[in-house]
Amino acid sequence: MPELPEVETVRRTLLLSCEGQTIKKVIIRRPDLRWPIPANLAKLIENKKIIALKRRGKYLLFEFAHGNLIIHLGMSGVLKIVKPDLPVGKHDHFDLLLSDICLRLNDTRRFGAVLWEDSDHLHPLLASLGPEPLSETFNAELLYKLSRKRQAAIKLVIMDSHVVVGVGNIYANEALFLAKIHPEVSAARLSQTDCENLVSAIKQVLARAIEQGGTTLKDYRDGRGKPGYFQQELSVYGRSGKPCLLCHTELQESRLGQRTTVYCAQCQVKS
DNA sequence: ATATCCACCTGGCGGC
DNA sequence: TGCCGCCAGGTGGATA
Repeated sequence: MPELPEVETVRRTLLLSCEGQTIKKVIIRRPDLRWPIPANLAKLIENKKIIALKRRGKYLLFEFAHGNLIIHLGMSGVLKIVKPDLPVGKHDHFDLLLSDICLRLNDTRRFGAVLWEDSDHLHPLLASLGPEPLSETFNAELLYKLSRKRQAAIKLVIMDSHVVVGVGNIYANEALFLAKIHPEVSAARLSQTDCENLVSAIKQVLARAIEQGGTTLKDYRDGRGKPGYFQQELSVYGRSGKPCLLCHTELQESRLGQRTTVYCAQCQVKS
């Protein structure tokens, strides 16, 4: 479900309720998410204060003085504020009880994760991540340099978290359309101008999606249970067979890395 | 290192 | 109505 704009929206909607608050209780109902929820998590964070709520790629980081609680929402995770006495529903796997509210993680498919990292070293999952797409360190020069040795399709390369974090299937499709680059072009064949356009498109799409509170196709909700609105602005994702918004040619669909890929064969060129 | 394919899991949808 | 196959906002890990 959630790509960077959705995770960032969740973070923003939880911020005021979390920062400076103390964890009163940790409830683990199902520890078997993608990785087991650490059994000693309650001992680690109960009665400890959340200093800040941050984000790295698609990971939410609850910062404590001695380390970070890491939450990844996988494909179907929803983390939202509920009243502490709200009856537990199906797939409600994990709760963080604060003084007045409860942060409840619901994850149908259990591809998400709840992990811990001590403050003295990065969690292995975070250690080799590429730059944040909205930061200065993600720029055309970097993408051009990294792409030289990649024969793979450019769409796969921008979805590779070692290249840049946070770009999932929706926004990869959208950014390539915006940059007018065919998703199947070998990354190594991109020109410097292509890289400039693509980096700019990625930043633009993600920033706009954050403004709209993310994309709700089905079950994405922010920290207060509200859906996003960016789905109304999707140009290609989910529009296979429909006319291109620029040239009215029928949008094409293919598979890349087992992910549905939609593009305009007219507007998005291979070289 | 890079590329490919699989796995994890649940639920919804279309087709027969 | 029921069953079956396919699809879905992710991504680590095994393999060659």
